[in-house]
Amino acid sequence: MHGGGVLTIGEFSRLSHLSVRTLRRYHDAGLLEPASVDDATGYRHYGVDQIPTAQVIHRLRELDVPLSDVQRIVRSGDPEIRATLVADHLRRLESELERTRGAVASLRRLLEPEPPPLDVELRAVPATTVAAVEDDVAYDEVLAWYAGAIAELDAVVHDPTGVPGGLYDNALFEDGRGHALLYRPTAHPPRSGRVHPVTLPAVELAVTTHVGEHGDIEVTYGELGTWVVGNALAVAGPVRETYVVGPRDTADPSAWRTEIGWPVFRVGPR
Amino acid sequence: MHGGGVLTIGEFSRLSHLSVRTLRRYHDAGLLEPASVDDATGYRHYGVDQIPTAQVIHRLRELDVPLSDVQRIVRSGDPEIRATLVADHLRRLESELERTRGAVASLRRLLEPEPPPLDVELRAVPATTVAAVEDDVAYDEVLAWYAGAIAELDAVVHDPTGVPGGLYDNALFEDGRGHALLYRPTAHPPRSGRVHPVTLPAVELAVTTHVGEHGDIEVTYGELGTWVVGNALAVAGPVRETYVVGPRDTADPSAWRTEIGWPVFRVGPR
DNA sequence: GCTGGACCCTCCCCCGGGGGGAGCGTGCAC
DNA sequence: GTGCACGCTCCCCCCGGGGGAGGGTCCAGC
Repeated sequence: MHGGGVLTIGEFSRLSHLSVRTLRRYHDAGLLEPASVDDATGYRHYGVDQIPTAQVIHRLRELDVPLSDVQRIVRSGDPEIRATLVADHLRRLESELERTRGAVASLRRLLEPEPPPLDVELRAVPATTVAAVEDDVAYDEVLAWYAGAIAELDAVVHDPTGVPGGLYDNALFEDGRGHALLYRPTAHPPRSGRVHPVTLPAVELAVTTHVGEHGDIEVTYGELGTWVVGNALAVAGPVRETYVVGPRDTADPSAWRTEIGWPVFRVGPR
Repeated sequence: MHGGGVLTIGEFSRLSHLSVRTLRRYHDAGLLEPASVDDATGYRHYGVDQIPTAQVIHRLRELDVPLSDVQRIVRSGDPEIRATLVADHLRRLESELERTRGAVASLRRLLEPEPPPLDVELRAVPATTVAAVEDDVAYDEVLAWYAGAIAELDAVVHDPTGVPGGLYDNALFEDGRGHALLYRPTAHPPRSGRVHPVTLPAVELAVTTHVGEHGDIEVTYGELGTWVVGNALAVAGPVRETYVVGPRDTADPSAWRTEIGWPVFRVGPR
């Protein structure tokens, strides 16, 4: 140690609380390069001034930020850009927390011993032309996407003839990515920005109403699924949701009502 | 479909919102066995009554419960045992959330442009005999372990001569598992349950005080590490923390004071 | 100067919880 | 009878490391 604070990997490990293995991996990944590497022996040498960087990396990894994103953050010297990138990840954590809350609520309902009976209605829906926003989205981006889409719809649809609704491709749930469409019925669907007219096909829907938070809506999906199969029907096409009463109407989640409609067709016994 | 709701893997996938791939994997793992498998073709067939189970699994996986634990939960028919196992995992989620909060706080401090100067004192500490509880613990169990240990110490140490403190092996931070010791100084260390007398060796400590929540204590660790190296010292042995003012004393986190001491020895220039 | 032990190196395989895709067999509707 | 959606297995890939083998290096004590 030349007094100036040159450290072996072991010393640096003790001071940064990162394992030796992990430090080597970060070197390989180009994430945290040692201040110098001995050509002859391959020994890595770190500088004391790298401890803060190591700590930032450590904290980001504790927040499950992928190494590639960590790299972008620590590479960007500009504190502004840094702050933005970090803020992005904190937002991602927020939405993940939201998802976790939903899963917990849903789990509680699932584990309740006596599920209340489910009202399901079979309803023929004619083809309708509506104002819509549609995109290919990832499952965990849906909430953010929804917020943007509904705002855009609200801005350009001035004479809605019904509550908003959405169509969600099955792949969205099964593969974590798929097509999503949010619409608002109106007599004269405008075309503006992402909003454009779409004609929803006529379908026969098995419809039920989910009451309460969206977090545990999957439970209702499951119950509806059981009903559908139990009544000798099969699923055809994307799920439809209709936001009869939602957060836009009242802050009380227990009053929210979401209609879930699954397009079905009758199957004969096999 | 014999009217009774026998489903192919694809149908079951649509109804359960689990991907076909994932269903096959759950079969292989013995987690969700199809109701029947065709010997000739290998086709899996699921029953409608398996949808609720699939949903429970789905929710648990969203909470990052490992498949092996999910298996234990869904296998245990007894709702009581189920509820207990699930509650355990919810507690784990809680503590993870705590850790996340800590990392966020720590990150904010790290990204602040101007770190306040650090007061470090070099202090020779004589050997002391104290009442202690010690264990090998995992890094993410430390909080829970601490709670139990401090309660046990409080229960049997009636005449403490100082505030509590802890010794934490470096491996705990670097490898995620290591030795932890919580102590309370007293004239006559009792022996009761996990509490027993321990003689802490004499060391020279580089000591600084961390003010505020424990969540961002790693930042102070890093600053202390930099100081240690910058002063031509090297680290020897487990970190010592002394809980001068903590949650047991006041509910206001900004008043908490934790002394961090790192055993050091002087190294000559290399 | 030698030796032992702590420390360092690279390399390969392992984990969980899937995804992508190849290559091939099946069931059903037209 | 034929197309094609759906089913099957098998293998390799992803991330962020951990375990351990096999071997080189540094340094203190003798």
